Amino acid sequence: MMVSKEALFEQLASLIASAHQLHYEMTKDLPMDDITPLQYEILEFLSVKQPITLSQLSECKGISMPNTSREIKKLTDKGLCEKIDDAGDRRKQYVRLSASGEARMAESFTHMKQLFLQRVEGVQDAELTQMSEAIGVLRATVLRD
Amino acid sequence: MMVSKEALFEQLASLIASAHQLHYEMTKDLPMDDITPLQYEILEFLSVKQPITLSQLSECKGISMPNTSREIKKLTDKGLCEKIDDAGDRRKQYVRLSASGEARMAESFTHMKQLFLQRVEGVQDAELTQMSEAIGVLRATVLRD
DNA sequence: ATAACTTATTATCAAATGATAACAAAGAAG
DNA sequence: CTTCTTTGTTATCATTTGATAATAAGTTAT
Repeated sequence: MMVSKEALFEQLASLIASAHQLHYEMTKDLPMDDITPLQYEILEFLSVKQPITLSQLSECKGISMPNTSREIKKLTDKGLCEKIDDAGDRRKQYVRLSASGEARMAESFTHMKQLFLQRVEGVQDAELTQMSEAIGVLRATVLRD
Repeated sequence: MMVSKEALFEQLASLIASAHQLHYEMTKDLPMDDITPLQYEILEFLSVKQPITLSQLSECKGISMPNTSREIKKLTDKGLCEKIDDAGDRRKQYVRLSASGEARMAESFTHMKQLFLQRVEGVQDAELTQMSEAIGVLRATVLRD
């Protein structure tokens, strides 16, 4: 089979839309009492890329430095993340989830996993393997970091 | 190969994160002069699911009806989308992109496609085919609508 | 018919987020 | 040493977004 890059882009755009929708559906019922949507986004980002400096976080998420600083301060005040001084460069501060931040995100992921398990209930092993391999392929190609 | 559903969930979570990041990187340089982030999100959604009633849009995107109505009004005023009365039920109004809304989104997708093409420059046909099949598998399984 | 429900609108207020300026401390470069 | 750059903070204001109440018109059920 021959695949044009144009057609592949259409597929990818569609995949991204579906992934976004799935994420929305898996997270919409989460508590979220104590934190704002942006703060949750930051926590989710930290749970994937950690530790990270404030500048890097600002750059990766497209949030200005002053606003990044403000939000991280709020999250730190809430005990959900913590700052670590860089040993070599005393200007830099790394941010990571605190123990309770990790716990908090673990809850989120558990909730999402429940919904995921419902969705793949009764799916055969062969198909699961196929899905796993498909994700592997994508992460190795377009979605590599 | 045997894949546990737990492991597959981890992979999926990682895929969603990567897809989100890729989408961010492909869209961050877009003009966005005339519309707000939320309005862009709505336009992107419409370009995938169209036409749709205000209620459905409200439900799908998790935006309250009053706020959905307000944002659609703004987009309509800007000439980017239009409402169509439902023939059967005179309460309902369908929303779809206008011609200039379609044009606007076509520009966005063209920009994204440029970045995508850079990313897959020099990738072999065999690998493109593999990617295409992988996306097909995912859309047929977890990411089906 | 009328009561209950659905769909959409307008108005209003509160909260979250974005943008900018001014500042300070540390490091890098000349 | 002093100049320039990087990293982060605080303060402030504007804009965007969320939440709620009140309303109106159309549909459905009783």
